[in-house]
Amino acid sequence: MAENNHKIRIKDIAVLAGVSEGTVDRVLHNRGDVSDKSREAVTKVLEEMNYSPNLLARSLASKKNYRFICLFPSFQPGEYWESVDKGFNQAAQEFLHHNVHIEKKYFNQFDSQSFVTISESVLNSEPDAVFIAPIFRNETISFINDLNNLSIPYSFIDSMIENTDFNTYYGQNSFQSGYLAAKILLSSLSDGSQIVVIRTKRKGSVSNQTLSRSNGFNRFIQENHLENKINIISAEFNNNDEAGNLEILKQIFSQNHNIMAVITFNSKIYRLAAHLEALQKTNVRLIGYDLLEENVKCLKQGIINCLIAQRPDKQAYFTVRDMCRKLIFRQEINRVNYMPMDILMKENIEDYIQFNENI
Amino acid sequence: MAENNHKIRIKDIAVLAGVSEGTVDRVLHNRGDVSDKSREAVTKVLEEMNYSPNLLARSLASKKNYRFICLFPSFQPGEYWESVDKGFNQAAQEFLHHNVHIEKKYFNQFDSQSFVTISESVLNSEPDAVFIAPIFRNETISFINDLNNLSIPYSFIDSMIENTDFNTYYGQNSFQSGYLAAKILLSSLSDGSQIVVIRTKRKGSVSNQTLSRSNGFNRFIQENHLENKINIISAEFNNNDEAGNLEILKQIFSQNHNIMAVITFNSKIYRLAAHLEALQKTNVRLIGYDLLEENVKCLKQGIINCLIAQRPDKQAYFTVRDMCRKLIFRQEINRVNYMPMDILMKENIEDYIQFNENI
DNA sequence: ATAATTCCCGTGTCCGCACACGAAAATAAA
DNA sequence: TTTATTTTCGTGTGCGGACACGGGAATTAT
Repeated sequence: MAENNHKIRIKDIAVLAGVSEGTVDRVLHNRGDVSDKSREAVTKVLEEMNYSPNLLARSLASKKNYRFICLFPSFQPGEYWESVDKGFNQAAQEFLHHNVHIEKKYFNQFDSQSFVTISESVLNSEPDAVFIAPIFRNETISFINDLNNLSIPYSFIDSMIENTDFNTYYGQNSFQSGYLAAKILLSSLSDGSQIVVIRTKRKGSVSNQTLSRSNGFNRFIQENHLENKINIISAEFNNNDEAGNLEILKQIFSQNHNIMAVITFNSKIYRLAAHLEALQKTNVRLIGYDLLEENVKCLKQGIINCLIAQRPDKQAYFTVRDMCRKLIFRQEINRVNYMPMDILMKENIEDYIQFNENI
Repeated sequence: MAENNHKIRIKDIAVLAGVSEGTVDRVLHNRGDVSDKSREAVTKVLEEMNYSPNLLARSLASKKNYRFICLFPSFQPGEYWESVDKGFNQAAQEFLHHNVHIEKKYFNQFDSQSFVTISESVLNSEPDAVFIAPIFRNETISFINDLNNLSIPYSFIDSMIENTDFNTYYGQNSFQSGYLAAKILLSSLSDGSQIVVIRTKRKGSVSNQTLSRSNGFNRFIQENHLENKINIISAEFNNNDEAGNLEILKQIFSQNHNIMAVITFNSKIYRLAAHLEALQKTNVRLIGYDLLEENVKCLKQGIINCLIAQRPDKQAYFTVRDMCRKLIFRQEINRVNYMPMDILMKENIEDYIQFNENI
């Protein structure tokens, strides 16, 4: 491990291989106009010396500029996508000196047309790479077809579309995160408990994310043969009618008397928390996803017992970093990257958040 | 947020302030040989332009070299400190092009004299900074006194000594991590359960880390008035006599018949796991600390139920990074940094590890 | 054989900054 | 005033590499 690569420069390689610096340069950048003989000689020396170029110097000298466009849902303060936004900002700052310029474009996650419109404008501006949150499957597929035609690389964030030629994917293994939620919730409940599972109707398509989580949750129950020991009560919420939702919950609690836990698979568990408080059912176990500000607040208060997080800011950051690694630094990268499922409770949320803010 | 700092160069600042580039340089590096008038003019322009130097170019041009020495316990493969070592290696690679050279010095964590010997040799080599795992309190205090006299900055890793002039501290809040373990363990146990708490005699001093964890564990029990609901069985292991330890456990299990969980506060829970397997008591809940390879193996097998981790590699990495920020980049840093307490179970260990390896 | 292409590769400039060197200006000592 | 000393400041060179440029050799077309 004790290499001293940093001492070897292009100049030295050129001497050792018996060619000019320009030739070494061409080989390093895999350009065509090098004779096979020269290329071979240089490659050999390169390997013998274990040469690694100084990436700082490289970016400094390069006149090439990169424009990356991020395409993801707009958001209100405190919502999930705000963290993603933050991660992109961080990356923007860090890679600025490598001549990378990051532009963010927001679409309305409840309106596929907004995605189409914006994606077209992205195409016209001919960026060097695009990062996409593929909320709308069909529209995204159409978009990446266009990107392919223009040879513009792209990456997925948050969720992915299989069998496409994406550069990287960063996101949570949704199925597994549902499975995990079940494990956490059910291993601390006694037989005969009742559990309320809430699903929320979303205008337009159903979110794949929440669906997968739900499937994972159910799988755990199957695998552990809990169907007869635990009673699942399913209910459906309406995204825009909190009063109605409260009423639904009220009904459920009046008709069932051994409800020990409530769970929902989207990120807005704090709404449920508020309702349970209104109904004075705060001793019910509550588990949810993602560190929205409101969620964290409830977690600290003890109303929510557990949150499962997925480091959305890192997803964004690494997406950018990996595209730089590919386009600029020509390094190997992992295509599919599942994020850790962080389990946060009242007792470990504080250090977690503080650490994240300091990075 | 739409600054275009990167376009402004020293040259421009010089013109705007009506001084030479050299003068701007002197102001930027806070050197003495600048007249008050010039300094003021440059500072003003600097602020107006919101100038930020190109750190890449700075490191490239700088002839200054930095030697950082890391002083921490030697280790066998798979042990805790291996991760720390890995983090230092990663930092070494990343900051190599900033002219930072990292040397690692290992001492015997069971022999304070080895620490003294090595720390003296460190002093003689006059490094630019030192990172210390302060296993031996008194010896470390003596050492940092010498460092102070030589104006060599130092940082703590893993644990810290209060009221000293360290640059940063990265480590876990041990007390809280014990508290957390109690929460996880006890909230899923029914009244009347018995719990075995193992302490391991260490040659020489008691580890502060494990002591704090134990205190945190007990605090949880107090605060939740569980003294009468849960029965704690304390036992002491011997670090080098696994056969004897097994015997101790055997005794305990033969004398108590409602043992639901076993816990220990050092990182070697896998030993316990092995013993429990030998005793065919695998349905006992088992919770431990740190992602030693053996621990992870048991976690995946389901013998260990939960591990609490603290990202030791990041501790090392950030320790180096922050020293660079201070000495080279002249940036602000946080002094005390508690690591997140990551809760790992069979269901989320896989993604966690894979993600970490890819960073 | 001559012109037109294509392929190969050496040179020079620049990127943004640090730092050594020494000149010039200011001040102090003689 | 002259000389010695200190303070202030401008210039030049180099860090390691990217890329444009263009001259010459090799290949192909005419």
